[in-house]
Amino acid sequence: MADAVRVRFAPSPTGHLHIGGARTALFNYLFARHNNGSFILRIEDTDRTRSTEEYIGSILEGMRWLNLDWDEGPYRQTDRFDIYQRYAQNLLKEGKAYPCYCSPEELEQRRQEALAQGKSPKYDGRCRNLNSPPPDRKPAIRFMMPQEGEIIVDDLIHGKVVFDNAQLDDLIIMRSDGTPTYNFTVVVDDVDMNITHVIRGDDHLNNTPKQIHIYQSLGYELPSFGHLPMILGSDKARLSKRHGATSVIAYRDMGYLSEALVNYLVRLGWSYGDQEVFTIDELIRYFSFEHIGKSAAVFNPEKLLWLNSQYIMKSTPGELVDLVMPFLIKEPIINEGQISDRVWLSKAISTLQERSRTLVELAQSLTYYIADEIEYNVKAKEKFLNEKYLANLTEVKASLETVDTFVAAEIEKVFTSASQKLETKLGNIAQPVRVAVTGKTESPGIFEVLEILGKEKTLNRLARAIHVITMKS
RNA sequence: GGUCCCAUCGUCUAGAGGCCUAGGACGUGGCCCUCUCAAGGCCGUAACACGGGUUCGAAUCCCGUUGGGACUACCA
Repeated sequence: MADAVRVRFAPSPTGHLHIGGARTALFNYLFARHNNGSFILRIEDTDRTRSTEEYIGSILEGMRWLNLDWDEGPYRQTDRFDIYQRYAQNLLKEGKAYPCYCSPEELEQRRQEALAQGKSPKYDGRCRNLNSPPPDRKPAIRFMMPQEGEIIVDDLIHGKVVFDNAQLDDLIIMRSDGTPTYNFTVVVDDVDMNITHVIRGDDHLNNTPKQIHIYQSLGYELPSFGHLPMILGSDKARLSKRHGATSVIAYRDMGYLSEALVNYLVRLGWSYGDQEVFTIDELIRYFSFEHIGKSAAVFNPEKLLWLNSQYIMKSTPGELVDLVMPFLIKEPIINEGQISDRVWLSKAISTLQERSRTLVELAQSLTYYIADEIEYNVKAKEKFLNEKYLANLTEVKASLETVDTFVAAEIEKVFTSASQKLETKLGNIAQPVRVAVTGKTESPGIFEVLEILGKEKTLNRLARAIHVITMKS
């Protein structure tokens, strides 16, 4: 099993788990599972000023919600400083890295000058062969990049990409405060953790040649690289807060199912013929790099919403009871601890499944089933709770009072005969009743609604509606 | 500025030289169903960025142009 697949997702805890990161994690996960390999989670928190514990927690929460279970970790780079230190000292000893005494301020100034003159803001290598180091400064450590020749990145998605070594900078691998930097820690960790495939965003393609040189200096074999295309906002700019919600947790709170988000994310850049909806097992089975596109994808909330509605329809009412419960409590439509009858709630939910695109919508629609009193939508009330429909409501109420088995089929009979007796279309009876019991002009089939509501609530609401009309006139 | 990546309907994509008068999905328009709203069904709408090659033949291969993106930090 020496060549067992080992991949990793390595987020930086400088923000919540966002859409782009989640997709990178997902592709790593699918690749690992497809190959019976290992999926490793590593927190890249070497930037101590921007990393927070809160974000680490949030990222893990997002990963768990998406069901992207990892096999190892989370490792934290801040726990591994001694390892980087050791590798850096070795490079120093072997003359493959050197101390640099330039201060950040000096460096920044030279950068600006170079930029102003239209030159490349590359480090000039002035500390490469320093004879007399300034005594009072703590140096950073720079990696000695080859200055000529070219290097080829053989990418799983992009194929061979050629870079000119002269273009590469002597990058800092250890800061003057002794902490390591990104391009160094990734390599050390990927070596140390036996990562076989580095699957990450396109934005890292330019870093790859530098990292390859570090691998080679360290004397290690290269992993395979695969650079995923980016996710863009509607204006084709990199996806950010400006485009609306970007954190995975925000989608959970907006009532999306994690399976729907996963399904949506995977289709951003990956395809399997014409198939749009996949189970996670199918994704694992079908996943392959051959079907990953090269171009960036625009995040489209409309399609995500559609997928979510598909998943809500596919779910069983029983599953939805559990999923919608937190939203019912949050609204609040029911009080925490107030245990509703699950069977009854399932039945109510089953009427709403194909009418709810999110769990939030589902919870809100459930209100008129659960609440003691409903609120009338102003327009609905004006249009249907008036003199014109009074006789219809009164007739239906009177007939319903005589129904013993209060089920949809029996209720329908009442409506049909009322329609004949009053010589009016069914709609002229159903709509005012609908407003009377739900407060709105849209709802599931009225017979079903009344059955679920039960005889008592139905009659009470009809009575109230009749009362409202009578008072008005 | 330099380096690198990318380029099919508004959006996600199928397409690996002839199967393409370019297919599917979201959206959107119309119709059907119908107690409302949905769901569902049917029918539309809409794309190979541009210019050169290569080839009997190009959305597919090559070059250039244009456009977009990424990187260019003692961030990751």
